[in-house]
Amino acid sequence: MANKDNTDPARMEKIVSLCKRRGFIFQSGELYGGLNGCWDMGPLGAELKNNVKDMWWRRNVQERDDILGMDGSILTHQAVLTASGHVGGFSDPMCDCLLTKARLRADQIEPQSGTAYHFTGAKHEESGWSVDREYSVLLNKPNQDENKARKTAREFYAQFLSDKQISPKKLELLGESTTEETDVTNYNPDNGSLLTEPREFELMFKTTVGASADDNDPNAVAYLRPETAQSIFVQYKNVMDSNRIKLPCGIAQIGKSFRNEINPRNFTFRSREFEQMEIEFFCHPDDGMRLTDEWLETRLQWYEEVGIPREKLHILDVPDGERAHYSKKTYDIEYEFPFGIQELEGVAYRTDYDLGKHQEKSGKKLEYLDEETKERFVPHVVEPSAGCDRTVLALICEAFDEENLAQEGEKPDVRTVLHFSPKVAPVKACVLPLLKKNEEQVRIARELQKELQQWMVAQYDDGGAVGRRYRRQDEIGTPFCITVDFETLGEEGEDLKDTVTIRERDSMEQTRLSLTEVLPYLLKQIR
RNA sequence: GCGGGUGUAGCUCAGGGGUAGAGCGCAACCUUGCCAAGGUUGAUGUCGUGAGUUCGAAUCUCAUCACCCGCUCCA
Repeated sequence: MANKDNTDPARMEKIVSLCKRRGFIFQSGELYGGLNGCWDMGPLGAELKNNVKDMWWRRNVQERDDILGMDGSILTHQAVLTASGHVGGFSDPMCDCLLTKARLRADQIEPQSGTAYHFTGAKHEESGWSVDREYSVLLNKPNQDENKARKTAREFYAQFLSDKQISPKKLELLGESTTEETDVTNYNPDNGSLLTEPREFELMFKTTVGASADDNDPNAVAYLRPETAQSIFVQYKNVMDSNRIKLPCGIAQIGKSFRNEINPRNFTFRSREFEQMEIEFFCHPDDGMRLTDEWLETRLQWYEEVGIPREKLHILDVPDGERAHYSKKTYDIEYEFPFGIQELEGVAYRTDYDLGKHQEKSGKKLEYLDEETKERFVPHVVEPSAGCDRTVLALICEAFDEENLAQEGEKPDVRTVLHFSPKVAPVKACVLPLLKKNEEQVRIARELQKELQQWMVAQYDDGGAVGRRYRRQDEIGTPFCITVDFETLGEEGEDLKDTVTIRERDSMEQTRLSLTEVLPYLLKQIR
């Protein structure tokens, strides 16, 4: 593993390029120029992602008695998201600086006091162009200087004159007045420039339901869910009522969520459409903090199992003030991506905030009765919420490697290899006849592939030299290559008849197995 | 959203107002008894998209889309 150097600035580009070249991940709508923040899984990406989801579902749902699965709709009743606070509450109003175009969160602007200089417009002396628009500059005590305000105003008006050559100095301000302002938040603290009115930014995708639906009918408005969690909370009672299950217990869901991210970045890391793997684990209020810690550990073990070493995972104990308002405790599980340490999963203790809100807004009781203690309460919830696409990206980044196999003094021989765990690798095995011209080898190889395909993704390849075929499989992370050779045919003695070599991707070492042992050998390693 | 950069074959990139290029990859055949880069032949491009300038635009101009870097944002 020669080049796991995360500091290589070209590393991410190589990964993106490999993903496209070998069919892991394509840009959505590429044929038409691409759709910002959306990505398609190619054949290998789809396998890899399915394997990740399968590992998660098996460990968290099928192998546990205390968690049930569900699969909620993506289109979401707007009342659900009003109750949860997603409608209205979370789209922060933003202001733009009229001068620098900087975007500021309206609620984070420090209130200021000072003298406001108001301008009604400006005219260019030479060309006669005029800009009829009001503008103001606020200067606080130590900086109060009329000329400074004029200078800022000239810069502002100069933006609207089509000829960029025009110096702002030749602008004539049409009218001025001043007022004293106290504790105002509509000026940019950095330069005193007036800001735009605060504007709501809709971070959810809105749509309408019904054949003749129109935007003005509030009943027709629906949203693409911004998280899978809400459908779990909303169905909590139905799930509990239809299953004999007691607290502490959870509901798990894998599915797509949608957020109109202002700025999608870093390949698939921040996308507008993404898949989540979420558990809402319900419990007595006394157990919330303890279970949060337990879930953190459970989840860390899962990441290790799918192939991310513990030392590449960072735990961020999100401090007071940075957590979501409803959360009493949040751990972020982060991974060292080539572009920085970034979040894979949040394990959040959400208290009874969600069920409490839905109980309040729907008017339906969402309490739990403990039969033993006769205690009645709204369950608290611990939420391990994992990003599926982020996990897939982390697995690819972690697996990607360029090894130099050349001895000292030789020309470099670079082997590109994806060191996926056999559990998540998109292709588990490839069967190769040593010589494609040998009909018997081809027949046996094809038969073996057919047998393996009943259980796993297994390819067949007879193109070119066998070494090249091994390298091709390395590049897509196939952990095992099985070669049918002359020994298999019995040409090297009866002992070796019906045996094949199995070549392990990471060590490149080969061992010999009888044909009947191949399937059980592989099955043991891929689950 | 702002600023900077990039966009030419599947990938990496060169070129440049007048016939579209290389390496790798891919396909076919030959060769090949176990770790790429052997031989022969071949296919593939709206030069990101749209307008403008021009006799002529892949090349110049503008707009737009996408990606990358920095800032901003991330319930």
